[in-house]
Amino acid sequence: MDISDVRKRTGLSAATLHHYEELGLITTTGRVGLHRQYADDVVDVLAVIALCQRSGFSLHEIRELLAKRPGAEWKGLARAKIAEITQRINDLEQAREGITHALACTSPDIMRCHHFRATLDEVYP
Amino acid sequence: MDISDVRKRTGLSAATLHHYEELGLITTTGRVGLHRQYADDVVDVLAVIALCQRSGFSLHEIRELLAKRPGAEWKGLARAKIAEITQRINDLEQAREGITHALACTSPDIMRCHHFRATLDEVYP
DNA sequence: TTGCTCCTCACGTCACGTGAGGTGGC
DNA sequence: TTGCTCCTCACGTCACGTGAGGTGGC
Repeated sequence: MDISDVRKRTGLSAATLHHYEELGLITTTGRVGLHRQYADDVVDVLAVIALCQRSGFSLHEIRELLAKRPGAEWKGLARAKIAEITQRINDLEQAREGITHALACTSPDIMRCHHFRATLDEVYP
Repeated sequence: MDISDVRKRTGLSAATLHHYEELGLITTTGRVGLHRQYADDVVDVLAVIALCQRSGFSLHEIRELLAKRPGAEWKGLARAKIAEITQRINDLEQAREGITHALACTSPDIMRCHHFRATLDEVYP
């Protein structure tokens, strides 16, 4: 696969792919001229990277995870991340509720709305 | 309020508060010696900032939002963000499902698990 | 007087984006 | 031969964190 094929399949930029290669997350099978060539399964690796990034893993953490697979060690990291994800979903739902109310609110200034202020109090009690 | 009071109430670092001040998100009421002093309602502003950050607004966007309030203009931005938040919640739930399954999976290598690969296919179809 | 937290630069980090100038395949 | 995308630096961006060296209130 050429880099343009990978870009089309994933929507990732050349800079992103270069960056992942530099960090050792993906590899090339070689070059044709100066142009990088990739194995077909690079898309699977990129999908794992995307999935893990959404979960809040840093690229360095993802490198560790990929290296530890298929060992048992990464399961500890995974369990910790599930709790983090749940927390972040709760945060997002709280934020969405705050904005939704602010839109529906009839107060001239949201900062004077009791419902909105109640949401703020949850942020910094 | 002293900066240490603000730090205790919010858990934010001095560097963060300096950064917000530099961007014009918060202001001081003056100084005692070199030490910054804050009005009580700075905590409300910081709560709004935290809420908006969780929603995916950049600090520059938040500055615009705070400036436009209580005008009607910010409502357009808010509506767009609600859709984004919903998307990100879906992403997180997908990621959580992927990890949860990977933990429960009996396959020696997750990359060989059909259920996990089905999740990857959703990332880059 | 002794700590303590505060202060101001300045540079580092993370995950890339963005030109600047140049090479190679179709 | 003409474009086109690719290439390699190098520097920029965003939201801070982290010393380094110094000042001021309690």
